[in-house]
Amino acid sequence: MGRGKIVIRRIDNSTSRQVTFSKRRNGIFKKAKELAILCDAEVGLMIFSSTGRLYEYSSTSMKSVIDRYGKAKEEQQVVANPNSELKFWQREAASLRQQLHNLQENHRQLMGEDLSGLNVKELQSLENQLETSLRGVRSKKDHLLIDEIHELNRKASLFHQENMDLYNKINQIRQENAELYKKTEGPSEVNRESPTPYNFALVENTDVPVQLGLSTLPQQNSIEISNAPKLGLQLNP
Amino acid sequence: MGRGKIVIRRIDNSTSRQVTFSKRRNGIFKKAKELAILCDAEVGLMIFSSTGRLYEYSSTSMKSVIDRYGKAKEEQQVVANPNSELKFWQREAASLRQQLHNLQENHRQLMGEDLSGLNVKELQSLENQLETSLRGVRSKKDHLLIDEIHELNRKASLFHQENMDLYNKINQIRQENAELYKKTEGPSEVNRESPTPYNFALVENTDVPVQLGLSTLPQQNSIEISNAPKLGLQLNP
DNA sequence: AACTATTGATAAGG
DNA sequence: TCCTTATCAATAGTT
Repeated sequence: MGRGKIVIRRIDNSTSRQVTFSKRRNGIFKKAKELAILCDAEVGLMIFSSTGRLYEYSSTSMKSVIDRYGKAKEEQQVVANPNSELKFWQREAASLRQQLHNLQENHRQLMGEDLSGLNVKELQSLENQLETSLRGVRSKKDHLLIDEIHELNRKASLFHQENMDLYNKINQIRQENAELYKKTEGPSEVNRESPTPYNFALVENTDVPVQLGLSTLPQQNSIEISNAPKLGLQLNP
Repeated sequence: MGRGKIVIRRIDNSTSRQVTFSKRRNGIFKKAKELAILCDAEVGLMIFSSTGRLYEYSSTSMKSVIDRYGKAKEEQQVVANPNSELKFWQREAASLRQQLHNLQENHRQLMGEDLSGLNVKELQSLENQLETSLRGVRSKKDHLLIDEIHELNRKASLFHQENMDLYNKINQIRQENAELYKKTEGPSEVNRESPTPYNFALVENTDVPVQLGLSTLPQQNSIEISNAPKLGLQLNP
C-alpha cells in the first residue's frame, strides 16, 4: 500500500529504514488500540528499534499483560499441580471474572447498548424495568428538592422570628431610653449632651412573605410516565 | 478499509466481534512480522481475546523480549516464586471483587435502587441516562414488531397470489371438462353418467384485504419521552 | 513533514 | 473458517 509494492526484507538504507519504522510503528500501535477496543481484548505490544530504543503499548498495563502472559504459559504446562490453594484462587478468579462478565452484559443492556440478541418480550421487560427505575430516580430527586425547599422555608421562618424578637427588643430599649431621658432632663438641665446612645433607624418592613413559592411540586415527570399510554400490544407470558 | 467505515467502539454483536477479532489479529500479526523484518526491530506482541485465550507473536522469543523490556524499564523481573503466584491470584481476586462491587453499585442505581448518597445533579444525570436507554429499548422493540408485521404482510400477499393462481387454474380445468362433456354427449347418448369428475363449489371471495392494518407505527412512547416537558429547575455545573 | 498514487486490509455477506 | 468483493486506510516514494 504505497507508491509501489515492496518485498519484505530488511531495508538497507538506514534513513529509509528509520522513516519506515516510524510510519509503521504508528500504524501498528493504532491497529493494536483498535483491536483492544473493538474486540474487548487485552493487548500488550513491545517494540525495540534497531537502535535499541523501546516503544510500547498496552491496553491495560504492561505489567498486567506480562503477568497474565506468565500465568497463561504456566497453566499450559501445568498438568496436575496438586497445589489446592492455588487452584482455589484460580477458580475463585475465574468465577469472579464470569460474574463480572455477566453483570457487564446486563449493565450494557440497562444502558441501552448491546440490544441485539434480545427478543420483543425481553425488550418489553427491560423497558418496564427502565420505567420503574426512572420513576424511582425522579421521585428521589423530587423529594430531595422538596426537602431542600422545606428546609429553606424553615430557616426563613426562624430568621423572620428572630428579626421580630430583635425588633421588639430594640423598641423596648428605645422606650426605656426615652423615659430615662425624660427623667434626667426634667429635674435638671445638666448633661444635655448625654445619652441617646442608640438611635436606630428601623425600617418597619416586617411583613415579608415567608413562604417561598412552589406549592406546585415538580412532579410532572413522574406523573407523565405513569399516565403515558402503553403500547397497544399486550404480551402474555 | 472495508465495505463501510466503522467507528472504533466495542462491537456489540458477539459473533461479529469474534470474526473481526480473528481478522484483525491476523492483520496485526502480519504487520508486526513485517515491521520486525523491514526495520530490523525486536517485536513482542501478546493478545488476550475477550474469552481469555492467548495469542502471541515475537520476532525472537517472548522471554527475550520480556527480559529486555524488564531491563529497559530497570524493573525487577517476574520471578517464578511459588509464593508470588499465590499472591498474584489473591490480588487478582481482590481486584476483580472490587470491580464487581463497583459495577454492582452502578447496576443497582440503574435499577432505581440504592439511590441514597446521590445528590440532585447525579440523580438528574441518572435520569437522563435512563431516558436514553428507554428510548433505545423502545426503538429496538418497535423495529422488531414492525419487521414482523412486514414479514406477515409479505406472506399474506404471497398466499393471496397463490390462491388466485389456483382459482384460475381450476376454472380453466372446469371449462375444459365442460367442453369435453359436450363433445362426448353430442354424437352418442352413451356414457351419460361419465365425466364431470371435478365439481368445485368455489366461493368467489378473492378480494380479501391483504394489507393488515397498523400503518400507524407504535412510536408513541418514544415520541412521548422526547416531547415531555423537562423539570423547570436548571442545574448549572 | 506533506502529499498522493497505489497497494493492502478489512467490513459485509455467503 | 474460508471466499469474494467493494471500500477505506496505510504507506512507499516523492517534494
